Amino acid sequence: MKTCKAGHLDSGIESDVQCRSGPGCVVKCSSERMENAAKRRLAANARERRRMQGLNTAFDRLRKVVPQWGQDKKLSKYETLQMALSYIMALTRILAEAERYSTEREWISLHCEHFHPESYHHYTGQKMAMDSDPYAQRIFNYHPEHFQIAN
DNA sequence: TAGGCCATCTGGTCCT
DNA sequence: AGGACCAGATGGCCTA
Repeated sequence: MKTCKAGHLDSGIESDVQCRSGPGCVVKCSSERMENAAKRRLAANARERRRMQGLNTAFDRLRKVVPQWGQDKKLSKYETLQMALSYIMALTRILAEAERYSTEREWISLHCEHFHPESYHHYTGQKMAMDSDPYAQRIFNYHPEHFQIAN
């Protein structure tokens, strides 16, 4: 295919200069330009789709490591981020406390005092699946007010 | 049927 | 110039 050598159509500014490709160039070049623009748009759409798919993959990976407390419905993106934030904060506090109490025994006995499984509910208000979820068992051996949905 | 969530398209902006 | 990122618009699907 013949290309417009003058480049005046691609610049976005119309010019009176006659294109060397001949009198039919204006039509040919402009349709070619539209074709290129359409191709670029399609390519950009595909890239955007891939980018969003990558983002969704990352969300799925995050969902797997964040506690869901027996919820059958998967967390929305917003809920996933909120839960991840709360989860990280809870773990951070646990680590900070573990550092504060010199021995593991001392730390464990501190948290066992507060552990009442019946009183633990996840943030939607439903009862947690403590029996089935090992994460729940481990993390919620922790004072309940330390793990709340961030707002 | 309304509302929530999501995927996709699109145009704008920033960065390399 | 082209790619990455972002936000708004739109339409589809699902659920209460």
